[in-house]
Amino acid sequence: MLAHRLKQARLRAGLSQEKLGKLAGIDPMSASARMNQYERGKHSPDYQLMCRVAEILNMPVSWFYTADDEQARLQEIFYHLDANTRRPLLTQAESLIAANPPSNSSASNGNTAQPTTAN
Amino acid sequence: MLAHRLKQARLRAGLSQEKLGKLAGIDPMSASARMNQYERGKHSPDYQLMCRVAEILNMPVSWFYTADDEQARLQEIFYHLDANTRRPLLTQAESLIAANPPSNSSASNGNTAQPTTAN
DNA sequence: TCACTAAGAGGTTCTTAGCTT
DNA sequence: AAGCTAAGAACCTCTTAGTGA
Repeated sequence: MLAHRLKQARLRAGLSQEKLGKLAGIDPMSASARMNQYERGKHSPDYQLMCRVAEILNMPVSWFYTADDEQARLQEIFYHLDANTRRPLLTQAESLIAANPPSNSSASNGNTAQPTTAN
Repeated sequence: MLAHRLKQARLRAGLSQEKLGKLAGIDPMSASARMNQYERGKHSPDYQLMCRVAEILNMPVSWFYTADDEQARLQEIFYHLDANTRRPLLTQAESLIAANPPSNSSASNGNTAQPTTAN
């Protein structure tokens, strides 16, 4: 996932792998190799570096960790809106979830606070 | 960030560190130590493991990589909405961003596709 | 039972030094 | 110029074994 989003955002910004790496503060000697390794999914960058990359590419960090395209798109939009414009979006989101039953918030495991028989 | 969100979501689900680790497929012998190291920010888990943890805690993975609380909240809500209910939210988002000028999408670096003088 | 930790074993990334397109 | 890679050095995580709340 991260690899794909990285390439997507870098190309949109019109930067080379090496240039992006340098801007993100990577040692210029290894910027090219490292960014290539990340973008091809050979190695994975730590979160701190991704925060700097995200800033440079003007995207929310979490976007790089998002698989679903619709979720990614919403994050991107929200990130680029100013505080006042964000408000109505959040408000609508809150009312939609209130009107729709998420059935149970901590689902998928049969945890109902039983005293844990054995484990 | 990840450390904090992990604790937040785990406590909400009413699971112990060890139990969550086991459910996520970690070797039962080291589940406790590892989850504790992640939650205290001592070490950081790889993305693949976080995907499994996210599923168990019924949250979108990207949520764990989100610093901003409003962004996190929006992601959480969107994730719990069904496809049909997501639609109007995305539509409003798209129209808000269309009405508001993000000034320039790939900002913050002076890149305007010049032939790159030197580097 | 749950949270937490030190420290060595084990596994990953980073750097270097290239080659290819 | 840009993309890409092997392989060892350097670094980080995982496991074990155990303490404290």
